[in-house]
Amino acid sequence: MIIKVSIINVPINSAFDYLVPEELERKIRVGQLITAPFNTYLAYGVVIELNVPHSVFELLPIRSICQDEPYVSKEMVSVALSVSDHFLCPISKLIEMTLPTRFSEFAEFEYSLLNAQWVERKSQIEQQILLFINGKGVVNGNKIEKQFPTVKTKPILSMLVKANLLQRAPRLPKAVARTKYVKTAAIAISRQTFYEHENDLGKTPVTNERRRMALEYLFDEGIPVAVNWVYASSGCNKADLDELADREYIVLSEVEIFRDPLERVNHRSLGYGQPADLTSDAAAKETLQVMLDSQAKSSDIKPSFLYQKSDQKSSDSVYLRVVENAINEGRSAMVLAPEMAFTPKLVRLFSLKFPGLVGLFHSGMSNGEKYDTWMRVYSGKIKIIVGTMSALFLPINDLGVIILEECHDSSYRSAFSPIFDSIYVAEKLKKQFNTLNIYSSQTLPIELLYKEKYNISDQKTGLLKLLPSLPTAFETDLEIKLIDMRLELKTGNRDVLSRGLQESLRQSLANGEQAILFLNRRGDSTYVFCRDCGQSLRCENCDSVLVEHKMENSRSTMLLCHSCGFNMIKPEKCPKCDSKSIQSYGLGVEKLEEKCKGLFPTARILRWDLDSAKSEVLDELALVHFANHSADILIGTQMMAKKYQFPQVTTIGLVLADVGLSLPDPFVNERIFQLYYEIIHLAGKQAKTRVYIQTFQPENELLRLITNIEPAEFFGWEVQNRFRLNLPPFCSLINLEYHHSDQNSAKYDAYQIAGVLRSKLSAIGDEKAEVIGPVPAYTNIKNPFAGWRILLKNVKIEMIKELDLGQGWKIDVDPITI
DNA sequence: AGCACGCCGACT
DNA sequence: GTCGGCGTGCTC
Repeated sequence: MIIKVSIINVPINSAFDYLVPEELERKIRVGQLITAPFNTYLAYGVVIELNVPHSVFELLPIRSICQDEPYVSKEMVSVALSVSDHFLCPISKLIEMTLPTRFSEFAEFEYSLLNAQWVERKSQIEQQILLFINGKGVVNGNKIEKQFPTVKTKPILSMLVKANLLQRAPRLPKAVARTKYVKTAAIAISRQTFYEHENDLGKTPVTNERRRMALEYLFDEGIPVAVNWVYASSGCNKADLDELADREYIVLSEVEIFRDPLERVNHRSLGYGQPADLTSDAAAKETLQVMLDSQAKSSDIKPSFLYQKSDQKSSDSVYLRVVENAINEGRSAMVLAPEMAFTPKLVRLFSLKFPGLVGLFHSGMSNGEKYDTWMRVYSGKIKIIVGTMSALFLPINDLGVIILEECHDSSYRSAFSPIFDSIYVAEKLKKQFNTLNIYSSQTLPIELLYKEKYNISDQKTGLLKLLPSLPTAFETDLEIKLIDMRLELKTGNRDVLSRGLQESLRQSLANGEQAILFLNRRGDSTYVFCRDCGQSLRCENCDSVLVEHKMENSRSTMLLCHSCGFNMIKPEKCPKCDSKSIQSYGLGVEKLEEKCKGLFPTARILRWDLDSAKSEVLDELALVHFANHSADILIGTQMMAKKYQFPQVTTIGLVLADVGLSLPDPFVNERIFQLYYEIIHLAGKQAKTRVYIQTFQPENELLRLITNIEPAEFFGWEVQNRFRLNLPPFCSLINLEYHHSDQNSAKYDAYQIAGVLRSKLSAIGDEKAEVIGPVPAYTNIKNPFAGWRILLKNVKIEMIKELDLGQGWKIDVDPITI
């Protein structure tokens, strides 16, 4: 039999065919971990297909099957293959994601002496190495390296192998993470025996006393205790315990322990825990009923639900009920959040109702924690997985529900290889396990809403259904003002805070209420605009916004168009109105904090940016701090979006809403709308909240729509934009990005590939397909020409496969940003 | 990733 | 004339 194997820990795109020795043919199954000769060494691989047709190669047989029961289910293998196929990422990388933990990075070799009488005239170091190996019998390559740290041992060893003095054999490295054990000690004698021997425990009185103390302590405990505790409480050491064990006074053993990542989850709650009673929320109640009905029906293709959230508490209740239903049916659930920081509240929500059944999984956990959680999922102990997108490939049995919280978030798509999309994976899982899928958000993605509206079912998303079916009216008492900062300037206020916002802050503080100031940092000072006419500088050819680049070897600043490659030296005057107040606009969080301190010296100000949100703990502390009203003004960047709700907040200021508005990216409108919508909704729903959106371009249509905060209206507008510009959902996109240290060859290679694609497309007469570029990629500020980008519209993925792009190319299928 | 192969410059 | 630098390309 010939099988297809994905070799793991080898960064290659293809899988390899192997023969199965006759004696293994009955045992071989898809998903099994096997070992096979690869190149010059032995490697691990996962079986991804059986009974492969004969290929032209001279095939090698696999060496062994590592375990009979596959680590990876055939369903998971199928999902991994689909993802690899659609997003064109290496199958080995996806298979690795399905495995318990990374297996050791490198192939290892072990060496043994082949010829006992080594030649005397060998150099001294060679003799030393041979002596070392002779002393040990069989030695691991890296042990030899450690023994001779000053020498490069690998070439010497290779030479000795060639000279027939050494034998080299490939050795499989052990998995990095494994079950953790802790050594324990327990008393094994009676008090009586103890008293008989308490004075002859050691040779010296000091030793005797240490051992006596240890025994005393173990008597007190009565049960097996971790040896570390014994050391700590009695001052004894390992030798003492070994001696006592030899005399059979105590019993040493090992206990498997479970590294619980949930230990660190802070169970102080920010108003979470008690789910809302749904009887008062008609929309949520109806939503839940539809979902439960869908869960009950087992056959047919079910839609995935787009859940238009209006209120966090109601949606939590919906999740709880849906998950409960799955658990009752003996199935399990997967609840994902876009970022690690959002997982604690989900853990809290579910572990209150299902203690012991919840497991957390995200990339921030240690290898050991991940390994243990993986094993507990594999063995069926964990029924509810809370985590980020890396949890999608956990070996969960009989999956019943998949929930993606805040499904619009860009973190649901990996930024680096393998680049893929969580919703795509969720759809594939649904196909395999017949799950109920819920994609939930306050601001649902345009593309999904569009497909739902026109009943478009494709490979990417399947069939979608929007719930609640009736759009929820906006209930919060909000007063939103768009502030023209040009007018502020003209009337003499050069401050970053408008008079209206200052007055509102003053009022909130006077009433003992709270305020949030938001500063969008994206595109920090990289774009240039005129303070008088409010216009950003745009490309002469294609009207895209020009982006500022400080050139390394020059004092002048370059403006660069990322759509067509046009560039110019930054002018001194605004080309439109001749004003000299043309500048790149950047305002730091620190600066804003100072400003506020100056204006409101008595207010307690809390800054929340990258520095203060480094760790989960600090992050949570800051929030609790603010929620408890230990601070009056919260200043933050986009990371505070969609966190929690703060009922005492009555003023929200978007300090400079323009930032990021005009980034050269076709998806920027949607991202800004989602972000600002989230920020505005940080306010609770108890008091009237005043929102100030400060801008230099109040006529901007997007800002007007944000001020209206009517998602349906924004949807209509943006769908028209997408149609006009022929963007998703009206076309498919593939973004190719190429990076090379050498500017010229980067450009040359990119142009060459674009040329090949164009001629291929015209050869087959594909009129819908389009090749745009290459243009400089917006990734490297210092050296903007090092990266080049080609955007493909309606080009079939098979065509890219045929190109077989080499190193340096990044392939982004269905990109969400370019 | 790890290794072989192969093409150029430094040294016996 | 040979050793060894690492640039390129292959692994069933």
